[in-house]
Amino acid sequence: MSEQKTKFAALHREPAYLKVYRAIEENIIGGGLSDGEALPIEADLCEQFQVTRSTVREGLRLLEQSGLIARGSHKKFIVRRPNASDVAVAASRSLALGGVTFNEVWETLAIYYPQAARLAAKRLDEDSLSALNVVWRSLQDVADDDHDRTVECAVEFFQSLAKGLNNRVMLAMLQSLNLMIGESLRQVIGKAPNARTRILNAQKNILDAFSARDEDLAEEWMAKHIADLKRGYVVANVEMDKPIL
Amino acid sequence: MSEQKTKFAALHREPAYLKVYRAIEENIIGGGLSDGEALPIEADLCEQFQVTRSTVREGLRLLEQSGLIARGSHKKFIVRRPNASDVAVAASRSLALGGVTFNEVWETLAIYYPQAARLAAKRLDEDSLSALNVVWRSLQDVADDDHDRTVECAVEFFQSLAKGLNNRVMLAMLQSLNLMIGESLRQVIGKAPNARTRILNAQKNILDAFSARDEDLAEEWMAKHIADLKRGYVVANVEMDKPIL
DNA sequence: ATAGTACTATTGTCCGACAATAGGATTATT
DNA sequence: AATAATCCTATTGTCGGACAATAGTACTAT
Repeated sequence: MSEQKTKFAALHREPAYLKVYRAIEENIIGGGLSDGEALPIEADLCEQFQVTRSTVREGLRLLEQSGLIARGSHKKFIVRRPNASDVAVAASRSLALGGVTFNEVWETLAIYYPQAARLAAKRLDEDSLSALNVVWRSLQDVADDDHDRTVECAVEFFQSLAKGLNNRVMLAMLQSLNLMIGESLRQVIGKAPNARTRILNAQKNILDAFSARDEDLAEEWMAKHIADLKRGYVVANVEMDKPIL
Repeated sequence: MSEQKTKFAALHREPAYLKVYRAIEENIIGGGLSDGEALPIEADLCEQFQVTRSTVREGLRLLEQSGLIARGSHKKFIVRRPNASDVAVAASRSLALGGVTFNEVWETLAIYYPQAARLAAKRLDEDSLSALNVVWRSLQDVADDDHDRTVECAVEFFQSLAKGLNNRVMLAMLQSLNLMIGESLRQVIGKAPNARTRILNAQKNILDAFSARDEDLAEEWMAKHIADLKRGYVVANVEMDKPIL
């Protein structure tokens, strides 16, 4: 049987636990199970799918990891459509794990954030602006040598900005970048002199530009802020081609 | 015992399958298991972790879904560090699932891609340029009414561009966007007259700008291309506030 | 040497059992 | 009656053992 005329479809014999996963996934996507609703108990799922609990449970683990279900009260699972933050966390984790370098992260910041700042100047509403202000002021109160807190606040500034853009796609991407900013910043902040003051200054100018609705200025200062970030790496003597983790 | 003096840590009693997951994950991250290497067989894992197969298998399902292991030959699992494409696929899937709108996607394209085009004009090497050329020519050969193929080629152009930037962070983000471009384009292409011709034209101009290393021109044409994309939506009478799925 | 065959290692699935425990129902206490 | 202590039960987490299916391997016959 070397030559075969009719080719049959590669009949993918999936394990049953995958079918369980897909079935439930589809149900969630299709809206059969809406957000927040509790999943049927394992026994019922066994009944419905006609498989044993072990199999159902393996399917549940897939759903769990994919973020479509989460633990509600006690042990019950509730349906949960993944949101931008989940996406961001998973993405940045995988990227960091994949060994992306300081340079790759920085380059992306450099071409993305200044434009985001333009949009922010145009779009941020009063609430977002005041939220940013609060974050900025909290950075003001941080001690110069409290590196952890400095990083935290600096990143929080970017987070607030991202949220204020009111766009979930951007939010996911920017948040993902923010997590990586935090990761990389944490590793150099101790070695970069005046880090807090410089960040504080840059963010102040950005904030003012936002308030004034001056897109050009916002872009300009954001670009400077990002550039300064790189300067920090250089000063701290970080090899830009090294992985951030 | 209403008032308690000493508060104990909230001792998170994790299920064992989670511990298995974390242990193996850490081993992979830490480099104990390198990329492509085969995972120990289930029985061995049971032995090492002192749990039963059911438990190990649940942990494996978590690893599977998180993309850290994949099926190698036969049934064995091999370790696999997630790459940019995995990230992109997962991210765009989740976002689409989360109900992001045409507008959110388009806005992101609009502020991101023109800048990416600038970088491309500066950085793309000869191989990438010729790859882009190949993609462009293949779109040339597509029939005007072959919508599926048109979308495929149009997206492929963006994909090649993203790959050529040589930056995994950008790659992940742009790929993610590309998938959503494809998804949204697929839904309007039938209703947008001359879609193929217009895409062909825009991409030609972008390509020429790349070849000429003209960053300004590249940005300009890319911006036009993106703007035209939106025009397509409008012409096709798509409600921009509707989810792309 | 090749083709066919039997064997084996490993995964996928099933079954049945039991421990732990959150949450609800019930009872006791003031 | 309100609160606290207690029991009950539904559900998950884990166990151990069993067997079927099958890819890969060793072996055999021609």
